[in-house]
Amino acid sequence: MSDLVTRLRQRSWRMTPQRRVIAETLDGAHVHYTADEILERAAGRMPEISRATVYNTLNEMVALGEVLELNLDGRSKRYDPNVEHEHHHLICEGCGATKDVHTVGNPMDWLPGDERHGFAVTRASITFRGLCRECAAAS
Amino acid sequence: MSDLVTRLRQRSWRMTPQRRVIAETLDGAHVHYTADEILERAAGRMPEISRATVYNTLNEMVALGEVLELNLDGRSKRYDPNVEHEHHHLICEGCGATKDVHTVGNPMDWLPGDERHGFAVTRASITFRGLCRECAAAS
DNA sequence: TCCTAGACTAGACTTAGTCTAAAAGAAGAT
DNA sequence: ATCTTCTTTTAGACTAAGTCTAGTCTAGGA
Repeated sequence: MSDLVTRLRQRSWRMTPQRRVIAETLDGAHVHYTADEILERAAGRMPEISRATVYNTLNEMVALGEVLELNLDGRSKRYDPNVEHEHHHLICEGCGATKDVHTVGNPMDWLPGDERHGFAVTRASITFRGLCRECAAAS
Repeated sequence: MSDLVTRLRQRSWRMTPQRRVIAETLDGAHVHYTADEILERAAGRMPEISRATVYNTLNEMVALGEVLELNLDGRSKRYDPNVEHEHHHLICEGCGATKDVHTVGNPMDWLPGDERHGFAVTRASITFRGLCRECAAAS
């Protein structure tokens, strides 16, 4: 599995120091950061990096299809570099903890033809919600 | 199928004129409005209604479980009064058009036990994306 | 080394939504 | 009917997330 920086360079995307720091921050994460969290962490390594660059860079990586933009909570967007393996998300309604999960079968099969309204359907994302062990125990 | 105003009154929720206008606006819609669109339409019938009231009222209806809050595009939230029949959403990536859709089977079955991370999973929402007929033809 | 398209920066701006403090309105007690 | 109390509504200030702008800088090719 190639890392994000490698994938981006293979697409001959201009690799500036700022972009590298952002890509490495994203790729090293085991949780899905918000743009602000990425800015904060990137600024730890490159203090003069600007907010606009972080947003521009993230949006470009999303447009290239190398990073996924997640809208899990309706507040800030989160970014997920793991586009290689399709996965979905499981969120705790108590504490907001988020896990990547895999479904059995292909979600596209769950939508019958007569429910497609003539659309060419290309992808499906599923958000499962519930309570994690800690929050369930606390309630 | 009872309408939203009736359901809310059955729960002995204080039905003020403002709340009635908001509930009726929501319930009469065949698309999912944003809070701002609801404010705009409610203000057509009751010009002095305030933005805070619209937000407060929508949030309370969501807390009561009588209205669903949707996060389909990552910009503004949309509100869906149709909580009686479980459904999911299909969105055109070209023009943003949104359709309610129904899946075959129960999405909860697609998440095996060993992918649940100890969570008590209670619900699943699926967002299908693709291109509507018009946008597919235009591209 | 020089040039230039593309990238970066600070900070103003926009959008969506929340908060606050005061005024208005409804419900029960007398 | 009037008083008291609790809830709801209001205008507008405030916050958070993200975009835009105009000027500066730089990566990478000639």
